[in-house]
This record gives sequence, C-alpha cells and structure tokens, in this order.
Amino acid sequence: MSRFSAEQGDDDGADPSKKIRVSMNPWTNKVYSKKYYEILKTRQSLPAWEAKGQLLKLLDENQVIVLQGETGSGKTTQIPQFLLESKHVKGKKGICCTQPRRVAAMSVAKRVADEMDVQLGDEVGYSIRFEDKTSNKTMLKYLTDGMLLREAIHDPLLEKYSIIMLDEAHERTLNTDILFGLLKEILENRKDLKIVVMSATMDAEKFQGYFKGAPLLEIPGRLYPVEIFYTHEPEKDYVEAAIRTAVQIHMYEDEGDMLVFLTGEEEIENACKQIKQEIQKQGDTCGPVNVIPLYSSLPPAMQQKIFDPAPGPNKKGIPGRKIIIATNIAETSLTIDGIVYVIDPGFAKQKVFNPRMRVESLLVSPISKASAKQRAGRAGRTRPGKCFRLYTEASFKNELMEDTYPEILRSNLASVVLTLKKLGINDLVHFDFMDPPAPETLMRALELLNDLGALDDEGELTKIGEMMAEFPLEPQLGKILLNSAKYQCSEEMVSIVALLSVPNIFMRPKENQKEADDARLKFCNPDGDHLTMLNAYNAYKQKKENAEWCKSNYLNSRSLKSADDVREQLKNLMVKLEIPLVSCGTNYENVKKCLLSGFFMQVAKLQRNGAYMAFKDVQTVAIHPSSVVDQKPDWVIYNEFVLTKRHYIRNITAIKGEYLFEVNPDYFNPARIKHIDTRKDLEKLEKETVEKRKKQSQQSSK
DNA sequence: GAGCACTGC
Repeated sequence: MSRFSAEQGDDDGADPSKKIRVSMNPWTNKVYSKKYYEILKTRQSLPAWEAKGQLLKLLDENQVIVLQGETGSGKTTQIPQFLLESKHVKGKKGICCTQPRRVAAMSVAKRVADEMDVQLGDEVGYSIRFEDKTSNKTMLKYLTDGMLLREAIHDPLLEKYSIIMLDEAHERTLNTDILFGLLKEILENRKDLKIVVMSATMDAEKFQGYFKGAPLLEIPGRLYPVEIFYTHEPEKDYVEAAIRTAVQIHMYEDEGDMLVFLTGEEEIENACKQIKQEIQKQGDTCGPVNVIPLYSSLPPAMQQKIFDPAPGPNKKGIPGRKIIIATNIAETSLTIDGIVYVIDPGFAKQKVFNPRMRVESLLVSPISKASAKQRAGRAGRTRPGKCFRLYTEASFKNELMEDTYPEILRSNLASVVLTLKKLGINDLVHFDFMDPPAPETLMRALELLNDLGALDDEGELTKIGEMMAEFPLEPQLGKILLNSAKYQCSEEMVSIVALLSVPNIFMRPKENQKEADDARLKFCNPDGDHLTMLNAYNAYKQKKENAEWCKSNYLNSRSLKSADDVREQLKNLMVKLEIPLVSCGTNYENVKKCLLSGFFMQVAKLQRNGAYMAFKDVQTVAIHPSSVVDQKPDWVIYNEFVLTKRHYIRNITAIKGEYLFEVNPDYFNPARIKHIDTRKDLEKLEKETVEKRKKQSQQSSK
C-alpha cells in the first residue's frame, strides 16, 4: 500500500481504522473502485510519475514552469492531477488545461475522470464548443485553447483558475499564441496565478526565453529508436517516389505497418490505387496489403479503418501489411499504433496569407525539421522502426526550416485583432507576441475593422465592435448578423452565416458529377449561392434532417448537421444581444442588402470585356465555375477569393448596383475612390441611381 | 468550367 502514499497523503499503515479512511477517495468520500487500483498501476509506470516531487517544488518557487515531455510520458493526464494536490490550488479556484483539438480535450478528460475514480463532469470535466461537461464541483477542466480565450472575454483575469496549463504549446496554434501574450499580462495582475507550459521537446527553450526565468522540467518520453534513411539524389516527383518506395518496402522489408505522408485528397486517392495495382502485379511473391486513405474530409467510419488489423498471411505464409496513406492529420491529430515504417516525402499543404490581397491560400511547401522529426517518431511507438525521407540528408540539414512558421504569421488577423480589442488590449504594436505578425497584416486587420465600424478612427472598439466580438465568426459575418434585424431577415441570415462557417454542404463525387450537379439544381436560386444554400438547408430541415435524403440529394449531412449546431449557437447569441429574430419570407432582396452590409469590401463589377473586377483591389477575377450564378450580373458580392490557376471568387450573390449607395453610401462615395476608372464607374452608377429614384418618385406622386 | 492541409470559437 505504501506506493499509494504519494496519491493519498498520510497513510502510515499502522492504524487499521486509518487504513480504511485512507483508501477513501477524497473527492467523492467513497471507497476506491477496483478499477482505480488497476489503472493506478499503469499510471505509476509512466515517466511523468517520477517528476512529481520536483514539479511541486518548482511550482512553489516560480510563477511559470515550462515542462518538456515527449509523447507517451503521461504529461497530459498525470501532471494536472499532481497539481491538484498543490497548496496553490485554493478554495474553488481549479485548474484548467488547454488542448488544440476538441477530441483530445474530451478523451483526456474521460481518461482522467476514470483515473481519479470520479464521474466525468463532476470533479473532472471538459468544455468545448457546443458542449460544456463541467459543474460547480469541477476542479480540473480540459478545454480547447479557443474556449479559454472565449472565457477570457468575460473573465479578463481568468479568476476562476489558480493554475492554467497550456498543453501542446509547441504546435503554436493561433489561439495558444494569443493566450501566451494574454497570460503574460494577466500574470502581472495576479501574483497568485501559476502557469504551466507543456511542450514536446523542440521549442521548450523558446518558451523559457519568453517567460523570463521560467525553469524547465524535463520528462523522458517513451519512444523506440527510429532509423532514418535519406535518398542520395533529390527526387523529381515526390508522389511517384513515395509509391515506388512503399512498394519496395512491402517487398523487401520485414513485417510491420506503413505510414505514407502525402499532401491532399486527390494525391492520396491516386497513390492508393497505384500502390494496390503495383503490389497486385507481384502476385503471391509478397504478402497481401490493405491500403487505406486518411484525410479529414473522409467520413468518420472510413477514418476508423486505419485501426483495422493488418491482413493475415497469404498461402505461402508471407505476412500481410497495412499501408496508410495520410495527410498531416496523422502527424498530430491521429496516432496509429503499430506503425513501423514511415515514408516522408517532405511536403505538406500549408496555409499562407498574403496581407496585401488579404487572401489565405494553400500551397504545397517543404515541411520543417520539427515536422520531419514528428513524422519519423510515428514509426517508433510500439517497437523500433524505420523512416524513409525522400530527400537528401544535405537538404534536411541545410534547406529545411527549424520549425514550422507559427499560424499567427500565416493568418488573416481580423478576428484576432477584434478579440484582442475586446480583451482590453488596445496597444497592439506593443502587445508581447511570441512571434510578432507583420505590421502590414495588423494594419490590414485594423483597416477592415474600421471599415466595418467595429473600431473608430482612433482605433477604439465601438459598441458595434463590442457586439461583433461576441460572435465566434469572421468580423464581416458578425456585422451581417448585427444588421440582419434592420433588414428584416435575421432568421435567414442566421442560417446563411451558419452555412458559410461549415464545410461545403454540396457533395460532388468524381464518379457522379453530373448527378450531383442535377441534384443541386433542385435547390438553385439563380441569384446566388447563398440563397441556394439556404434553400438546401431549409429542405433539409423540412425532411427532418434525414441522412438518407441528404445522400440521395448529394448533400453532406455532416456539414448540414454542424451548420444546424452553429445556427443554434448563433441564435442564442442573438437573443443575448437582443437582436430580434424576424423572417423576410421570400423577399430575398433584403437578404442581398444585408449580405452587402458586411461584405461591401468584397464586391466585383462586370467589365465590358466580360471579366469581373474586384472593386476594392482593382483586380481581375472570375466567378468560380461551381457558382450557380451564370447570367453575368453587373454587380456581385463574393465571400471568398481563391487563388489557384486563376483568381476566382467563390460563393457569389448578384446585387443591384443601387444597393451600394443604399447600404453603405460613405464607402461607395465616388469622391473617396482613388482609382480613376473605378471612380468613373461609380459616378455613372450614382447618376443612374439618382435618375431612377427621380422617376420612381415622379411616378408615385402622379 | 474547377478544388477542398489541419484545427478552433
């Protein structure tokens, strides 16, 4: 029993009555279950267990601790439990631990509730968007980093917590990065608050430098050695090289599953086919294979296939092999045990942001060293493995960046800036970002928020801005919701905004493109994609969210379901902000005006040559072929600007030119337009509009 | 006439 003393405190084992008391769970005052002791044994074998004493000591002496521990060290599950015993947890102020992903927050909370032998949602809980599994008893809460940021909006000093842990800090998600800066300011005002930053090996020193004087505690990991192989020459075609290498490994290497990293859906589906073909050609000289694609837009049931066991041996007794072809999803979000071979071509699709054009786009680009190490590590989770890098050792050493650029340097910061302003951070230039974004990116964000009326000319948050920040949305979409009652169409706008913040609801499988296009025609409103989506959503609600119906109409029921969840959340926020929910019936002109009231900076005009010109940036664009708008209206609003072979605008609604002056006369005042041709266009339109109005009023006065 | 790495509020 003495081994349990660390957990339970003061058991000297002498007094039998004491012994009974000691085996009681202090959280529930119940006797520990049998399961508790079983789990305890595995817990105690985790490397994190050995760090407990030092951790609690460091916590006494420091306000911030950086903890470095690799996968398998048990840091995420054990450290928070140790901290619960610390004297720094006082009264009702509990501990929270952030995670970049929802599933992680949920599953870790479940696990820890089991370990502590309590009901999930009581002493241990989790909080993610759409689900709060906590109660007033909760002392340990796992939550997404975005969720903690939301909490800060209404509790600026995060006074609910005595200890805040930022887990997976090395991933440098946008939200974790903002939390870093925010917590640094909070620490000044809350000397009782403790911060624990947890990271995989790579970035720990950077965090120490950021929180000056923070000590570092290292916890060893549980990884088996992985042997690294490089190519002698650079590969011209990494997809072809990956396929070739996969087939060779299957033919010549020992038993053990394989993981191949590629960059996207199409690449992965093609590679799967080719690998299957190539291996079939070999006949029964090599074992049977199960080749499984893995990327995020696959339905969960398909994703589950990666956990199927490898196929059994063939007639000759040659063992089978599981080959998973995955995107970066397998680098962080999903771990697959049993992988022995990893093929790393060294590329990934990464988000890049062009502040001048305010466009985020995806580019296939070389990964970082940190990322390559992470990929290799996937081969050593259950036994020693091998990683085949499809690039030379020299390019690994000399060409790859040390770390992936943090997300904050690759993103549009409009909503980040709005959130920071709402948090009371007015001086963004001096805000202590761990990696400060380019000034131009911040300028662009401030400009947009000013155009939307969220910030005044001094850069102060306005009443409108305050309200916009309440919505978990891009600022433009928040503005639309705020205006929606004025345009008598808030019911419709809540649906449309929800639909715009989920993955595409229209499915278009390669083999049934024609059928899918025909199916969409049933919901088509030729005036725009927004109204077409609205029709599809309304039909989905009318069919009582029937998944079969969705499938036969080529609608993505998962997307529609999450749009429904988002809609519910937005509706509640509307009620809270006292914006009436009213419907415009079929007067969709109001919907168009309302859309324009948020997206007036994303308007394009038809040119005489048949192309469109993006009004603000004076940039030639084309309507994306997926749009239902094909009559070439004079003016359109667009939601998204995509940069591929051409400059496309996506999610289009046709509007009447005169709406520009009606919805935002200041912005479309010709006198403030610098570009001459654009100004002339606008002056002409203004003249026409004035004349049209004159005629109308003459007619009505007759 | 064509594209969707991955998350998150």
